[in-house]
Amino acid sequence: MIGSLEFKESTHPMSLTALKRQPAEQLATEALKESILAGDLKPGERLTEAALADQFAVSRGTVRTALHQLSRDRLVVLTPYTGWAVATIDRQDLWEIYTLRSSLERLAARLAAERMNDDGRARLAGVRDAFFAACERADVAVAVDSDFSLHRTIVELSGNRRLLDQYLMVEQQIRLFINSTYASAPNLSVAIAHHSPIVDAILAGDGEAAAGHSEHHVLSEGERVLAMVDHAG
Amino acid sequence: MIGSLEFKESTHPMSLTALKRQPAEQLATEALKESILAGDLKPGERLTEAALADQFAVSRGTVRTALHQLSRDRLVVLTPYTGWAVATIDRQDLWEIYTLRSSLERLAARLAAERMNDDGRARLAGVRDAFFAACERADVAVAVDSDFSLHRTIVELSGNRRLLDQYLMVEQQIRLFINSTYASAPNLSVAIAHHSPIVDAILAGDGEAAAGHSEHHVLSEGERVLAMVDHAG
DNA sequence: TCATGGTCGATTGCTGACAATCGACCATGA
DNA sequence: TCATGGTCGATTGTCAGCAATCGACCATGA
Repeated sequence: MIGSLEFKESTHPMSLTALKRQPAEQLATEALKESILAGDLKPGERLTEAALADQFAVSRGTVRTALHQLSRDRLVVLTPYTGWAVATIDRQDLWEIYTLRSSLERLAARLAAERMNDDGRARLAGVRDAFFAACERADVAVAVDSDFSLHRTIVELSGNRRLLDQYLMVEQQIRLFINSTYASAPNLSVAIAHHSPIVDAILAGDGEAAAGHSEHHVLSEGERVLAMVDHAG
Repeated sequence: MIGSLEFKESTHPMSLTALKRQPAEQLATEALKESILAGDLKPGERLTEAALADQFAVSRGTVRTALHQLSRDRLVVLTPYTGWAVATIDRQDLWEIYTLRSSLERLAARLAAERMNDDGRARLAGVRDAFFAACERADVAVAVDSDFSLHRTIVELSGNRRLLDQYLMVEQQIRLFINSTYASAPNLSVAIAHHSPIVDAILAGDGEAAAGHSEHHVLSEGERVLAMVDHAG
C-alpha cells in the first residue's frame, strides 16, 4: 500500500493535486482565511504581522504576502504604516454584496442550464437532495453549509472560471458577515420552496427561467438580511 | 521650468492626493500593470523577479508582492519554483470574460439608471459627447479610450464599489487582449448607434431598458471578438 | 484648563542573503 | 539510438534585521 504511492499518478489520477507541494504562503493564506471566516477573528479586530507570524510559525514576510492576498478579497484592510484589521461590513456593504451576488448568480444559473448534461444533472440533484434533507431534519448547521454548497455548485456548473472566482469572493464576505453576527437562522420551512424553482429550471435546461428565479431569490434574501440588520441594529 | 518641479506640491494644492505617501509596493504594482496593459510585455512572456527588481530599482520582495497582487487579477500567472509569466488569453478566456462582463454591465446600467441625478447626468453626458466626437473624427486611439471611459463611468455611477472592483478586473483583461493582438479596430460608424440606447435609457432613469441594452451590447461585442479570433487564428 | 511640541513604543515598509526547487544539459552504458 | 541518472545554473521560497512612519502619552507653559 505504501509502496504504491510511487504509482499514484497512474492508478489514482484524482489525487495528483494532493502531491503538489504547497508553498507556505498559500498555506498561511488559507489558514488565516479560515480563521476569519470561522469567526475566530471578528470584524474590526486588529491583526499584527508579528503575532500572526508567531502563531503560524512562519516568517513575517510570508504572513505579509498572505495578508495582501486577503486584502484583494476585502477580508482584511490595511492602513499604511499603522496596521491590519479584519474587514467590517456595514449596511452599504451588504447592499453591494447582495446586488452583485444576484447578478453573478443570475448569469451562473443561465449558463448552467444551457450547458446542462447528465453528469451535471446527477451532481446538482445530489447536492439539492442533501440540502433539502437537512432542511426537513431542521439541522440548521448542515442546512447552512448545504445552502452554500448548492449555490456554489450551480456557479461551478456554469463552466466560467472567472465567474466562480468572483462569486467566491462574494460568498466569503457573506460568510464573514454571517459567522460574526450569528445572522444565519434561515427560514428552513420555506427554503425548499425557494430553491426548488431554481434547481428545476436548471435541470430542465430553461436558462431564462433559471436566471430569473435565481436573481429574484438572491435579491429577496438580501432584503431579508438588510431588514434584519435594520431591526437588530 | 525644471526647477519648479520642486515646488509642485506647495503651489498646486489640488495635488494634495499626490502627497499621500505611496508605498513602493503599490507604485511597483501600478508600473508593472501599465507595462503589461500597454503591451510592452506580451502574453506568455516570462517575468523574473530579479530582472524586474533591477528595472524598477526596488527589492525583489517588493516586486514579489506586486506580482502576487497582479496574479489575483489574472494578469500574471505563477508556476511554483519555476517562474512568472504574463497571462495568455485563449478562446475560452474570451468567452468567460465577455459573458461575465455582460452580467456586470447589466447590473451597473440598471443601478446607474435608478440612482441617476443631475450631477450624474452631466458627467455621463460629458463622457458620451467626448466618445461620440472622437468617433465622428474617426480618431481611433481616442475613441478606444473614450469607449472604455464611457463604460467605466456607468459602472462608477452604479455606486457599488465591489461591482466596480470586479468590472475593472474584467476591463484589464480586455485591455491586455486588445493591446497584445491589435484587435481593437472597433466599427466607429456604428459605435454611436450601439451606445446611444444605453446612455439614453440611463439618463432617462429607465433601469430595465438600460440593463437590457447594456447586456445585449456587450454580448454582441463579445461575439464580434470571438468571430474575429476564429477568423484570424 | 487647554493648546503645543516632543518623545517613545509599536507596527509596517523594505532590503539583502540563504535555502529549496525546478528544468535543461550531459555523460554513461546497454 | 535511446533510456537513465546526475550535475548545474536559474528562479522562486523563506527568513531575520534595519529603516520609516504613525499614534499615544506626557511635559511644558500660557
